Amino acid sequence: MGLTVSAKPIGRARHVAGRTRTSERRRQILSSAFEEFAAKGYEAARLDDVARRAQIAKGTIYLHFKNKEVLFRAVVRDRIQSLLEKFCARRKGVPVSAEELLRELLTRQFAAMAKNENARGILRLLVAESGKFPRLASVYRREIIEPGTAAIRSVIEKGSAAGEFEKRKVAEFPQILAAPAVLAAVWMLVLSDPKPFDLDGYLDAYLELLIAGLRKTRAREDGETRK
Amino acid sequence: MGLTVSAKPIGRARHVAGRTRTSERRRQILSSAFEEFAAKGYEAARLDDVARRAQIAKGTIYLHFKNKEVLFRAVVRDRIQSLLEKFCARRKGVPVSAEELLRELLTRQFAAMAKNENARGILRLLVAESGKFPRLASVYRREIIEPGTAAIRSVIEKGSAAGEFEKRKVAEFPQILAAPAVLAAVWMLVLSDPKPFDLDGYLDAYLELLIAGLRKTRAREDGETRK
Amino acid sequence: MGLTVSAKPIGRARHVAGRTRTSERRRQILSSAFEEFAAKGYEAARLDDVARRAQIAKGTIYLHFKNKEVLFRAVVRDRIQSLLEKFCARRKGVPVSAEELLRELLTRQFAAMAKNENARGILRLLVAESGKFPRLASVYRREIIEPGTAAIRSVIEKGSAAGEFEKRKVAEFPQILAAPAVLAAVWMLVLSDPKPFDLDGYLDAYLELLIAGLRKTRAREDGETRK
Amino acid sequence: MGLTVSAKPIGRARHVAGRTRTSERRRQILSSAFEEFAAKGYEAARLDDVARRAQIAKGTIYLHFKNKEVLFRAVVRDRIQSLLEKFCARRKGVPVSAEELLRELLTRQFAAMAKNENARGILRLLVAESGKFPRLASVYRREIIEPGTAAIRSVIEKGSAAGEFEKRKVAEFPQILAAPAVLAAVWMLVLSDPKPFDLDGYLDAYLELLIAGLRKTRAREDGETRK
DNA sequence: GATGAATGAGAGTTCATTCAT
DNA sequence: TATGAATGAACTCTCATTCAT
Repeated sequence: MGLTVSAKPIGRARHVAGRTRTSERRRQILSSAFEEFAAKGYEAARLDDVARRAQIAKGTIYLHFKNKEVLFRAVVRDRIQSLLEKFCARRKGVPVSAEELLRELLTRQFAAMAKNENARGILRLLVAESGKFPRLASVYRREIIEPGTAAIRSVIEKGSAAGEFEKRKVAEFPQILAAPAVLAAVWMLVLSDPKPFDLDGYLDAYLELLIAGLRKTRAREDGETRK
Repeated sequence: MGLTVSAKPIGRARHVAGRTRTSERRRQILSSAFEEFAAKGYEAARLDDVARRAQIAKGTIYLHFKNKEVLFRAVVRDRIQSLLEKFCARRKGVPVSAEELLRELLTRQFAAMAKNENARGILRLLVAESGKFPRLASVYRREIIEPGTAAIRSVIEKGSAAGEFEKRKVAEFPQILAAPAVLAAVWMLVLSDPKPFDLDGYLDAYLELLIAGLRKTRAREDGETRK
Repeated sequence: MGLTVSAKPIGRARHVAGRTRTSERRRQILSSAFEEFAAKGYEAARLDDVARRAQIAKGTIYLHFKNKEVLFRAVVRDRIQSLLEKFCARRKGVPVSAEELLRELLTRQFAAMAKNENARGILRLLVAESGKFPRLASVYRREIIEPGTAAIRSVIEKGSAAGEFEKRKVAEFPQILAAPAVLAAVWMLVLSDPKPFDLDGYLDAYLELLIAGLRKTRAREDGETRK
Repeated sequence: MGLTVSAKPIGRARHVAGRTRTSERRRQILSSAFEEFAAKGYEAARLDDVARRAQIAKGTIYLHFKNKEVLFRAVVRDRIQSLLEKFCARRKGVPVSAEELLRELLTRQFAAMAKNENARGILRLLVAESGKFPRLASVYRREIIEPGTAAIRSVIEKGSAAGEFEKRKVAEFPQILAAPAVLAAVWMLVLSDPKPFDLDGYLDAYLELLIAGLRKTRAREDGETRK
């Protein structure tokens, strides 16, 4: 999982041979476009504004992207790519307990998801535009969600195997553990808060609850599953 | 069902000559408009399509709503209203344990949020358009989120007071308990799945984990809070 | 010239037999319509506003007038009619000098034209809409301008014949004598003045100049026409 | 021609790269728009027709003018500007009698007003639309009427001072002398004549009358003002 | 006759896209 | 490559006209 990922960029760069001159313009446009799309959504975003933000002429966009839709897709793919890099950054270090691993993983995912404006922008675009662009969601799922979920599952399983965690049904729905991060992101997206909310306290409270729910208790426990 | 809420409708209905004649058209338009807006977003939705869906002429919309923006706001308010009614439906019954209460509350919220297409539509609109319509988010927060969060908090506190639950920091962030519902809703919104995902199993797994995390253990517990 | 005119109303009244009940509604509409048309012009006037002003339902207008254009024509004809009555009101009295007659005639025309809001409204409509409704101008010319011009001419000729006035070329362009009245009307129409302007002083100054120009001088005058 | 006026154009031209490139389109639009507005009035004029007349696409208009209203205002201002130039064209030449000056001035104003289709178009627009655009009338008054009136007054006063003209009250209402020009313009505007009317004869007759009314008679004259 | 909700053609305006420079 | 003026399809909104009540 150690991601060589960045080696296969989704957006194909052009003129790979020699200088990647164009790529600069391209990135400039992608970046401006992301800001516009993230702020206003696909339909409401104006290519005029993208161009102005990128300090280029409107026509120039068309030298790099066939049309608005292609630009949009490229923007989302590009951002998913960069999110992926954040997400999968690997700690190198001594092996530790499953609990430790889980804390670390979720903290990292939380940072990548809730504390990262980019990620929130992507989330907004996916929620808003997945009706019109279903394939982007597939990319997102394949590149982000599934690896992320798999990582969580593997830690849970490791904990169970080591007798550190109870065997619980969450193992089959590992995305549940990422729910608070998503909630936080949505919350910040929707509720442009005056008092933005204490993300660290929130995470801390969540982890406390989660670990308590997972950790194997010494004493016999019978039937916390009702019925 | 105990809701007095329906007594103060946000969109003022006009009671013409006894019966609420106009309101019928109004509801018809609101309903068609919701479907269009939820499917395409504010900008991409076409009033032409709204009219066609409602089987009326385009101009008729303007007899009931000043313009697209006003229609949009009315749509969201109307839906928040109806969501509210779902959310606050009250079980009348014998008092039960905090655990029982919590299960019931979260199950209800889960049903209202994740299993309800309306609610997902509202969520999509809020995420997509909160930039352009910040006041709608305020309504949503006031009408839905805050009551919902308060309800969760009160159950947690009741459980703590009764010695049924551990004292945990989640009490300060009760929205965490609703996170899996939101995640499920977002999931379904974004990932228009071929195999849609087992909502009941998901909820069950979550509740198992949650209750385990909250329930007071008989045996001595020392420091599940790390550090 | 003593006008039997009002006996042949241009706008045909309906249900002449028995009660002229409808005519009341008709007049009500004509009156409201005139105000709207005069204030905003044909295109910009809204039948909605006409109806509101007349305190009737919009559809009712169509019971009395086939459509907007017909209503407009009826309005202008109606007003020309009433202007005509003002214009042609006859002084009964002892015969007087041509100068006296001329003063009186022009004073009356001035009052009818410049001091009368109705007349200004008609003028505005004629100027604004004569492109679209050329026939109205013909009515106006036939009913108002030609009689008015003829009256002026006849007084000038009477004065010349009586040796009271010089023989002047104005006799061939009698409308020149009405020019100051028209100018005053246009002035008031266009320049919605803070200090509205002294109409009586204006008329007085004009008549002084005019009479001086027409009156036969005792001394021999040769060739005030240059060259 | 003595006009510095053209040095401060009201509509700001954009001097792009040396020559005034854009201005050409702008003038083209202004000109087509004037014809449409003058023929049909503000409301009835269609931007489609303006575009067609200018042989451009409808959207192009919006590259030069924010909207219809702004275009309209620009059109009127532009035309007032050009009228002004006509109006104020200065004869350079030997000093002559007041009578001569007055003839010349009024002849010029007559030509600018009555014989000039532009001027008639402006007049029509002012009369028709001054209700909706009161500020345009102010511009017209300031730029055209007041200078024109002042010019007439100054000639009258010069004639009085030189003993050439009687002292008359018209000196206080100099616009009276311009009335025949306005009447002629209105006449042509409203009465789209088959036999258009002999403008030169008309002017001639007017000047004859006017000069006779102003000129000092040798013999004693007492009290041509009655009463 | 009177009403006013409903209609839909047609207007102003926007903006993704093109293309001569 | 880069530009930005030009395009025109498509949108929102208006309002004269109709018609069931």
